Amino acid sequence: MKMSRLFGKTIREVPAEAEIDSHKLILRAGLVRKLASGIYQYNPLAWRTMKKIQEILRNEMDGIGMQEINMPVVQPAELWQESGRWYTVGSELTRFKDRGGRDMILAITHEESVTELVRNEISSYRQLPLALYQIQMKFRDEPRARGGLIRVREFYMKDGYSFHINEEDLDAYYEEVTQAYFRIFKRAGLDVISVRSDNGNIGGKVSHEYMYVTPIGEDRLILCPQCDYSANQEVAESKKTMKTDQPMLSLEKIATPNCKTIEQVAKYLGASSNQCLKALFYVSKGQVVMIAIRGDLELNEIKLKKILDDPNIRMAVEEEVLQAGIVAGYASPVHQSIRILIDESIANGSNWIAGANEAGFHYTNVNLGRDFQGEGPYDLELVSAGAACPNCGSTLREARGVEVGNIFKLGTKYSSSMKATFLDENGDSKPMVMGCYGIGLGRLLSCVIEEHHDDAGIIWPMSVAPYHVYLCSVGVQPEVLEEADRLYQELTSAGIEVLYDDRDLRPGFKFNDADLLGMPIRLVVSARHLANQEIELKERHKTEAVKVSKAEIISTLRELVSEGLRS
RNA sequence: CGGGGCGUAGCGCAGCUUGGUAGCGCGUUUGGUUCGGGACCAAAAGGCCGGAGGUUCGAAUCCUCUCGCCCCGACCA
Repeated sequence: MKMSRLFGKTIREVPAEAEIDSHKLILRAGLVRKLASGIYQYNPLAWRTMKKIQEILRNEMDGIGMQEINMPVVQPAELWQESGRWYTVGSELTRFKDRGGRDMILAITHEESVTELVRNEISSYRQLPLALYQIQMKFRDEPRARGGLIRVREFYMKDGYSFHINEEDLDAYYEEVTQAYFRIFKRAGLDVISVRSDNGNIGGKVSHEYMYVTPIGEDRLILCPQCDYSANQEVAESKKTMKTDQPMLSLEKIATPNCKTIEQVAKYLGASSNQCLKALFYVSKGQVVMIAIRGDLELNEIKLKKILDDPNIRMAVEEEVLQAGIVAGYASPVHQSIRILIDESIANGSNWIAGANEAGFHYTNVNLGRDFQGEGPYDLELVSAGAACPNCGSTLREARGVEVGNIFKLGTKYSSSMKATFLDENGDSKPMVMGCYGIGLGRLLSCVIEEHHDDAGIIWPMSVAPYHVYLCSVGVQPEVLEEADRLYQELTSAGIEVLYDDRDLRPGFKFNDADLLGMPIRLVVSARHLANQEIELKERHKTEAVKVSKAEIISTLRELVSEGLRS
């Protein structure tokens, strides 16, 4: 490709809207342009990278027996009413009516349509397992797009779906997909970790997210430095320290004037916050619920939602707490009549400090069973750095990550509601057991840049570089220009992907663009080296250039390209 | 949806406090000189100042409303 004809210009100044490096670079390099918040147009260079990512995805998906299909973005509402998600998904699902007044949606994902497709084609266990995938548009009307391509509203996703006769078969395939996913990210040049994750409203039981660990990530991860435990904070667990061997002391009421927070009480009584009992109030289904958790811990609302089976919980406002007969700041589960959930952290301890439900007073030596009761114990803790690993007890650490892929064991959520059944070998009708597997392409591209760049620009891994080689000439001597033209033809005929900077520009301009655009190999033709029948070659990730004789340039490039593709 | 910020030429910004009819740098076009890390000289094109109302003799500037965009949070298959 000749750069004089390439669509998409580089810009020197950083657009004001960009904060993170990959966002700045995709704009400066002219890879994409924004059409609206979270909606981007891809220019030729970026689209070539997208196609290379697609090649990797197709290769790996085909390799584990998935078949590529294509499903529509615009879908009738009935499918989504059938699965129930028409009613449970919020305004990120775009709804509209077609000219006939029929309710339609823009697909946020394709479980419904793939289930509809499969239920009409598959009827026997002999036809299973089956795995299908597509690379298709999704539109999610996110409340807030951010970070360039990191979080957008319209995006391409590779989404795969598998159908099995039972859980065991799904489990085995899930493992195959896991391995394929690690290969995909490695081939694209991105190191990722897999973490346990929440299923959100997609349903199912087990799921994992593939995380690119980076400070710009939106997700908080809980990682064990000793064993392989890793989880999204949304679902992370911890090992609770036990101290159950202490004898129960007798309950005492103590004056604690102006001690409304855990910190104030602990300080006033010379205790630490983990000896205190924290009471939190939420409203679920119109009712105030108290959650009792150790004073130094935070509550995980996602866990609470699941236990209460209510996605619409919210913290109670002070008025609601007062109406429930609770003294704000001095509340505790002792002698309380409202619904109480107990966290594991307090089930394992004894002789707590807790509110006396009377302004200005606390109890000491409060004990579960003797002084209060509640439902549970449940795991309600929002695990953070410093907690103990649930597997090995080591101190957990926190990191941030961008979710570049995820896999779910859906089970029979969609096959049951949408009646995707098959006849087993006994002639019994059963719902298919499903899994689903997604990777966002634009986000992956963005993360690759985030990982591979320097101050001057992008440093593409060979596997997803728009072109392997950037070629330019320096100087205006006719023989230099002719040699550059000739070399471009020669390399192109040899099947090497070359971006040829044939523009009539000064060298500094070309070199800066070469660094910004980030092709893995830069070739420079100049009078200086041409005199010795040599071409200058510089790898983008190295600081030094080398001279290569004209005769060996093709074999050298072939070697570098294949080496780059292997690593 | 809460909090903060921003909409002025393709991009980055100044002008707004204290109203007087729009400017700078880069980029673009033309001509010339240059040519190994974003050159120089000369000339030129390009903006109903996001939109709508209002105040005023007069609004980019003041007031009201609205739309869009970014950041933090909430939310997030």
